[in-house]
Amino acid sequence: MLGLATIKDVAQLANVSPSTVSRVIADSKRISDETKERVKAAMQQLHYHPNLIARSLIRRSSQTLGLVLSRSTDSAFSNPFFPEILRGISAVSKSYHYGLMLAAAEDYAEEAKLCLKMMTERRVDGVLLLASRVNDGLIRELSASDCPFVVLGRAPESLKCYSVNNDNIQAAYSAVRHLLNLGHQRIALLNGPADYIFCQDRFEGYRFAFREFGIEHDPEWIKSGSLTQEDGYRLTRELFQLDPAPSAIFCVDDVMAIGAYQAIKERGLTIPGDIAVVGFNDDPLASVIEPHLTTVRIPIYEMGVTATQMIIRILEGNEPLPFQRVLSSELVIRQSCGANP
Amino acid sequence: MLGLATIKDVAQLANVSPSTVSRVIADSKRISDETKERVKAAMQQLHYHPNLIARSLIRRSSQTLGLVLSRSTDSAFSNPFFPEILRGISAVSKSYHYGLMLAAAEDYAEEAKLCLKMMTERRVDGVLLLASRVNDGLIRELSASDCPFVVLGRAPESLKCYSVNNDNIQAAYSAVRHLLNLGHQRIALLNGPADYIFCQDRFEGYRFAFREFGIEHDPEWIKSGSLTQEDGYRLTRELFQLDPAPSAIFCVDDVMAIGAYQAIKERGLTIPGDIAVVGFNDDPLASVIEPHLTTVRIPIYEMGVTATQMIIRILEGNEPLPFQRVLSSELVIRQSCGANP
DNA sequence: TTGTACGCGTTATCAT
DNA sequence: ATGATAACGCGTACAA
Repeated sequence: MLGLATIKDVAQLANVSPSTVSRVIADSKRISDETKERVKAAMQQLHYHPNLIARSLIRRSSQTLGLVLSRSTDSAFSNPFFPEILRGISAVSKSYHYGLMLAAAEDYAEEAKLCLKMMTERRVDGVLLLASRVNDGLIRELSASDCPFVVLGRAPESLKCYSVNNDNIQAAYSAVRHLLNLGHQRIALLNGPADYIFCQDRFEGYRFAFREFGIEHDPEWIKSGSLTQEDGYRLTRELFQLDPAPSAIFCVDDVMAIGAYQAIKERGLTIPGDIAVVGFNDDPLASVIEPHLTTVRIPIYEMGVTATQMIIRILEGNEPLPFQRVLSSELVIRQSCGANP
Repeated sequence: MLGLATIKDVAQLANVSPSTVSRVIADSKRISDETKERVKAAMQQLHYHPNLIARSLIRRSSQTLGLVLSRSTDSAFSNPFFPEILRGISAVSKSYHYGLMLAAAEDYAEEAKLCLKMMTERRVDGVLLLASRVNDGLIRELSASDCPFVVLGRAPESLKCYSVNNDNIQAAYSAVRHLLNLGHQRIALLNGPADYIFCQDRFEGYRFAFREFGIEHDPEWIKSGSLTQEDGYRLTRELFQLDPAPSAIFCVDDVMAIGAYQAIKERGLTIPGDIAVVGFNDDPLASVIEPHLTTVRIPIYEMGVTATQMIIRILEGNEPLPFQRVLSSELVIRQSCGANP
């Protein structure tokens, strides 16, 4: 029932040579309409489908993209980032008739290995790299090889490599400016691990906003921990030790904001009455918790789309491309911020 | 820099024939240790890696698994199901040296097409199907073909096909029994769309628990809607029209439970004091909302592992296999249920 | 123990 | 407009 028919079977049935069938497949102009029809009929009758393996062999291209990601519960593999970015990648690769191979690295050291492995084994023509951590070694290793790749996330600018990212600096700036405009001055930052590039960037946006408003920020307001609810809770409690305590908290991740909510409510304070909170990522949680969280929405789907278009253009190798693409995020204003009393 | 070396290059450098190199790769016993070393050295020197495309062609096997899923926000592609099941699939396929190709269907009609396409194009040896809806057509179509496949989710028993599922009936039974044991009798069910197999099953578990306790349940207590917060809210409000209103609510999905929480709090009632709630899936949300939601945890990772082992065993085609594997879920008791006053 | 020759299914080149 | 032939890189029966 399955198409085990080869190009030869079709040729035989249609009384032509295999090369003629091949030309029909390629829709060559130099085939008479008559034989073209005959061949097509034979293909239908035999349920013929080209063997992509054989085609890849001679074309020296698998028409397949690799997608490499790191297992681990943090952003790369986790909610809601991954399914959404995958939708974008999948949509574009399908429309360009590329296959998509997945490889999940157990740890960060394995990422480059997997890329290179897929390439050298000729399973893929190029690779999409889901990288959230600073990992110059990885990117340098890839750059030194002939593996075409695009990083989803920000790559160090020193290494000229293709990347697609959202505007973390600008988005964090907007979020903090939003708070400053509401009259807040003592704005705390709940930051994540320093080896995440996006954490560095969001911190940068925070500082930038203060600079622009000509206000100093107290280093005591900057707390850093893991991107978990627990640490959001813990760090917020630490903030309450300060006198005066911050009137607003900007969290680099919604999950941390949840922890902050917890600590704030526990202390008997209200949001946004007593304290304002802004998150980042627009996690589904953000519109569920009370009060609904003001946060930053990242164009995740579009990032997947853009990165995939990018790697395909590189592979088809015509036009020169800009190395870095940065997509705009959007501040989603909900109920967690009020004017500073 | 990338291994463009072929088996011939290695052969030449090692002063042997290509077939000898091939035997070294296969670790054949009939090669002298001496030449084996020489060949290996040559491979290293040239950074040789076998071309899997060529190997696939002659072996008539791509050593690749297909993973087909439906786009759509519901369970298949969404959180937290997908990343977790992918972890399991990925771990096993890697350990067996299988590649993993992804194909995302735009709609349910496309699922079978994508499976068949990957197969007939010889890109994959078999397929893992992430199916949540009742879709006999799909499965019948696949069964009629020669495409080896395993369904993740429950396939109709009439169609003898391989599947891995969790014990939805048993798990729902446990959840409802938990409520009955706490003295609740008026237990409502917030069900999802009837064309989801898991909804049918969880309903079945609900009925089973009542039957076992020898208690009748009022059809009025059974509400059905989409698996959204909104419908959880709406249906719970409908329940409040009843007199007497239910003292407990079992939701087939945590997201619906969130909506139920909303409606309950809005009415000025407390959980679990006035009304008990049980969810399903152990969504991250479940341990965030207040009070923490008692729910059912599904062994998602293990389902991915099991399904992948299954398809590989089918492909390697030795031992006969049971068609259906059912994995046990676990009731996670938190704070949302109390004794019926 | 090792080499020779062929085939996997396709496309591309060169004829006709 | 179409056919014959070679080649892609590898595995394997058969021969030596």
